[in-house]
Amino acid sequence: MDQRIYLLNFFRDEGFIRKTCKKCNRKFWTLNEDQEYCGDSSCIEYQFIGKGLDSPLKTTCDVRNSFINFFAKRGHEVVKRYPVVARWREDVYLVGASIYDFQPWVTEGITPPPANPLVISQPCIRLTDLDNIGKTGRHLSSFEMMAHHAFNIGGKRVYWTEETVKLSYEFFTKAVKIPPEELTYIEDWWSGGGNAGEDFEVVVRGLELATLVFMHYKVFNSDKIIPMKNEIVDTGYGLERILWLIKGTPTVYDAIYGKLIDKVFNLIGGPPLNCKEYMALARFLGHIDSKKPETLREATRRISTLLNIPSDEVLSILETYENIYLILDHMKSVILMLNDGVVPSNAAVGYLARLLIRRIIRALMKLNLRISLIELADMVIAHIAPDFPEIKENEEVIKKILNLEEERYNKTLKRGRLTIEKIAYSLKEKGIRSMPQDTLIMLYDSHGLPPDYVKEIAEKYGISVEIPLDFYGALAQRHKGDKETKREEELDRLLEFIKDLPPTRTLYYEKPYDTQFEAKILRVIEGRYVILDQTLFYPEGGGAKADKGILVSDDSSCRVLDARKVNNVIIHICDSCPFKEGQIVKGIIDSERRKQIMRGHTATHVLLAAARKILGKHVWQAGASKDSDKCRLDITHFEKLSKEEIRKIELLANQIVLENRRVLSHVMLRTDAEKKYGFTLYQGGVIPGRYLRIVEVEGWDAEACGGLHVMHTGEIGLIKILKTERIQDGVERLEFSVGKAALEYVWNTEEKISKIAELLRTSRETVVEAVNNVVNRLNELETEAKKLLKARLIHEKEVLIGKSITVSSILRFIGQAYNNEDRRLLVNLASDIVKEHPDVFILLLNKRGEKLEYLGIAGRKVIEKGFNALKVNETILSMIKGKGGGRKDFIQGTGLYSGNPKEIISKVLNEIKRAFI
RNA sequence: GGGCCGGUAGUUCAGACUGGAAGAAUACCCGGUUUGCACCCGGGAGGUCGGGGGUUCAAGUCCCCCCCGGUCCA
Repeated sequence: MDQRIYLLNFFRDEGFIRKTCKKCNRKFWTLNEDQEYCGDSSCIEYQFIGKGLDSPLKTTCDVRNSFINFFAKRGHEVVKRYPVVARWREDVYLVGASIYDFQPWVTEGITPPPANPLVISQPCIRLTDLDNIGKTGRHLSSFEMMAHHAFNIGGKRVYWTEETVKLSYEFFTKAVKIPPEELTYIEDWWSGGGNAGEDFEVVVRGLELATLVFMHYKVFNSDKIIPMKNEIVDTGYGLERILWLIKGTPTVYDAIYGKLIDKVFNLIGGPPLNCKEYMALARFLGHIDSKKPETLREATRRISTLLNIPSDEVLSILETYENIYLILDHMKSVILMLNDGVVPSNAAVGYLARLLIRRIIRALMKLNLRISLIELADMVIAHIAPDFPEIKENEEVIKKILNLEEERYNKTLKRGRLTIEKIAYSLKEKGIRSMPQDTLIMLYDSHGLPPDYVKEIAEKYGISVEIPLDFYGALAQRHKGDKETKREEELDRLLEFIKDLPPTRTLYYEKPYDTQFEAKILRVIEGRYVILDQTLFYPEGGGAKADKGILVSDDSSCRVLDARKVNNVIIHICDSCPFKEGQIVKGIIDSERRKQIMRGHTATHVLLAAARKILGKHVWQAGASKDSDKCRLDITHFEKLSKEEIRKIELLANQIVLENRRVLSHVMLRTDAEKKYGFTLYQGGVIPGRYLRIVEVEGWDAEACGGLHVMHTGEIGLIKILKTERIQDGVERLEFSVGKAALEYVWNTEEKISKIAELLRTSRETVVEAVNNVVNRLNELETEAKKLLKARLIHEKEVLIGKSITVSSILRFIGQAYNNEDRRLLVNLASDIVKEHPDVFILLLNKRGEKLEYLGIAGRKVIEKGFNALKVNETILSMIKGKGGGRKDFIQGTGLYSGNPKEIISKVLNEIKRAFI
């Protein structure tokens, strides 16, 4: 940290004084000589509640416009907001700050910024402080970060500390009209997204309005920092905070949602407190931190004294406000996410959307507010539409998704209710009167049942539930053992051998239709990894499989099985390599295979765009793979594709093929490409670098893609969707074939029908009727067979009973030997007999070649008289070489026996006679 | 991507810990009673225990793999 960076000429010229906060010990700058505290909300109470500013800015739109205009007038280019889903990054799901838009490509200096300096108002989503939302009066899950950025990169100097602070000072005093003596600049340190730097927090009346970061360090392993050449001005002005200060409302939610909050309160019969009371207690909210329960207790105590209301009543009042704020706050975030194409799911960013949706539903339940998510969404959309007009376009899809999620959660809760009831019942049976903590955690973890819901239900059944304060901590503990995902890269060890080699020339981009080339062998590793100076072999990447083929010289050759790109060097994986380094060889690729993969790759783009047209703009590629016979495209979508939808997509895609559109590929600066095509470019995942290779199906689709494509869509031939499946919630997989492979699929299908027709001795035209007949006939026969079997069972039963030998007044014995009978049939037979004749012990033998199976069942009365079938077991096992077991009323076993089974029966009979007479 | 829970009759689920005869309720069919309907009584039918492999004399139950659904976490 460099202390000097805080000492600005600007402060000196304006008469600012540097002081130290009496509470937090941080240094701060102010014009006010008497100021003792830095003014952060943790050091002083809010000073602006009930005392708004006399500012010309009245709405969120006013604040945003004034900010943008202010900086535009001072040389900043206006940049349109980025989506809230950070598709250009692989380290985060959501945009949490304006600088996220430019990390890592711009901040690393890899690609130039879209403008410099620039001004932007970026909606951000942060889910790190969910538990504080609605409680503290200031936490939001989504907010707009207004920012001016200057990138002092590559020798270009825009502006740095002095200008940044001056601009902020002028914005606050001139545009927002904050009296200069109320502005405090606190010296602080900021770090995030792999970068760090000194910063000023701009604080007014206890509220932090902006952070001005001077980013010029890189962060490694989360603690080690090293200076970097680039100096980046990263500012963040909280749009909602500024509006809050201006309005002086009790909470930031009141400032944002205003009348909408009254409207929601009216649905539950009005707010629990009047305006004046609420205003009075609001300043205590700033100190609450859900992670520190004592802060809540303290605030409750003070409010209780202030309003003369018992503490538990205060708590319930606060909870009502909290839930109202939460549903509006969360709904706005969900709408922003869905609007930018998030599909709720059990995985990845979709899960975050689902989490928020479920929190809204829970809050509605707690408020006993019976409105649907659609109704709530309607209200919120109407309120934020002036800020985000594009939402109107997606409104239908957003509502449809919300409705599906609501139905789904209701199902989960209903199912959960049964589970809880069962658990409560079984606990009660065991005489346990309270719910073990493990069970509580299990119910949440495995069944998604929040502890307060469990409490509500279980207590109706007389099981007390205590929710531990650190519930979510205990949960984390349970997940601690989860493995970190790791991937093994076979080729990583080759890095060492190739680090001195130049990048391989990529002939496949230059001449994608060539099939032969000459190249020099640069290196051979372990006799099978071959590196050439140039190659036509396309390495595996972008979901496409690598080319196969051969390398030949005058007197020898080898097969290329696979090709991989490591850094910029392409490694050919061969079966063996007979060549020497320095030798010139000829490479020939399997051109049929290559063409099929090219067709598949272009078809993937065509299909994706078709799916977006048919299903909606929420459809994004979630993965893809292309092989010569079959391709896969995974897309995000909220429900199972219907047959009609699949047909429509297939038809539209083939339409584009028939139109024989041109397929163009060109390399562009990342920022230019983003400007021209938008973020739908990023379908195939993150592609690093300053330049993007754009593949454009003319007038239809443009994506950043490194793959090889055909030059006209007509070359694809038929696109045939083979099947679709749900690979996870919110992700559908389309399996399809193209060109010759599609034809082969059709052939195959035809062949199957022919085969069926042949087997049924009918024609292909009447095959369906024929199958139908066969199935019907089969059912009839099955019924018939069952009848016969039953008749036989009844008959056999009578035969056996007729053969019963009365051993004593309380015991009859039946012994019978069979050949190759079904074991289960015999068990049924025997069990039926003893059910009807409880005085019978029945022994059935079943000969299967060398083996003899046996089973014996004793009736109820026989057992009551002390009979033990296990004794019979011993007798039999002494005669045969085998094993067996069972219970005293049921035995079975098997073994090798070559003698006459009747001998076993008579021996057993004799034993029983001896014991029972 | 990882963890956890689940998949048994048309439906809702027991049975699984500790291997030994596949069950209950409900709906269904037939009969009886009653009859405006319901109820009630008796009987009947309904199952590849998600799939595959393994262990075992014996697997719904134990082990392994896979499929499907749910859920939590990153």
